[in-house]
Amino acid sequence: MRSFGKRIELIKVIAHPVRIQILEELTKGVKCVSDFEEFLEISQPNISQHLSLLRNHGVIDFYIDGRLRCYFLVDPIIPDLLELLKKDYLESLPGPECCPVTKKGKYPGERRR
Amino acid sequence: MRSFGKRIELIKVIAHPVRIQILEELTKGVKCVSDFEEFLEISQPNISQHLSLLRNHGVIDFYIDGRLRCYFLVDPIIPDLLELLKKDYLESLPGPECCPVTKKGKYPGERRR
DNA sequence: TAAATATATAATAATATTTGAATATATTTA
DNA sequence: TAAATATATTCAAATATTATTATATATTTA
Repeated sequence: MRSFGKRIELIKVIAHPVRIQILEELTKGVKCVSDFEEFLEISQPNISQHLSLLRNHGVIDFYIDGRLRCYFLVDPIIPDLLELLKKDYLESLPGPECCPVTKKGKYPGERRR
Repeated sequence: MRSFGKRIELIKVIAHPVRIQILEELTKGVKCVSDFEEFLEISQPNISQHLSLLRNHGVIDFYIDGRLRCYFLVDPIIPDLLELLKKDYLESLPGPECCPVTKKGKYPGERRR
């Protein structure tokens, strides 16, 4: 299990459009680097760099198949996180009750937004 | 509703230890800036900067109470996200089935990790 | 109305992230 | 074994994020 601090680091690593795309693909199954080259519009070295970053943070792993590297998901938080990113939220959270709500919020006068 | 791209931006904004602490506190209720000063070990201007960033991304909002600014959560994804960050995951995801699993994975020879 | 309080803004410096270009490595095929 | 293929590594440049310092603004209190 990751510590809370490591979890924060983890989502920081994940919060990048290319890396999210990579992870989305990996939820569907194993992929090697040249598979990613087909739909990611970035250079091969850049793909490798993103994969290394994810690897170094224990998000993904790979096995070697001839000259291919076959990547797959390892961290079980990923599917949940991706699902959350797609979840529908129709409403904002309910606003706070009226005054005084903060510790120091004892001032007279109107509360304004 | 945020677009998927905006959601990625959102988690990027949230993925910072101070901002996570701020959001954790706000799930418990409204807080003004000087409330945050009590437990965040950073300068007041820096707190304001983090609050502005969250505000600019629609994560939080505030109302004005005298000379206080009372901040509160707006984006409903936040409680879910914070819960996810604390969730226990005991196992890694199951590894992939054996060879050949990638589109190009038709090479002979042993598969190695 | 002057001083005090609560908070924000702006400018800058320090640091981290991201990409691009060139090159290296390992494996397979001819 | 040389060439081709698949991928990684390294370094530098470009860009973005973060924290620091100084200062500004709005409101309240004396």
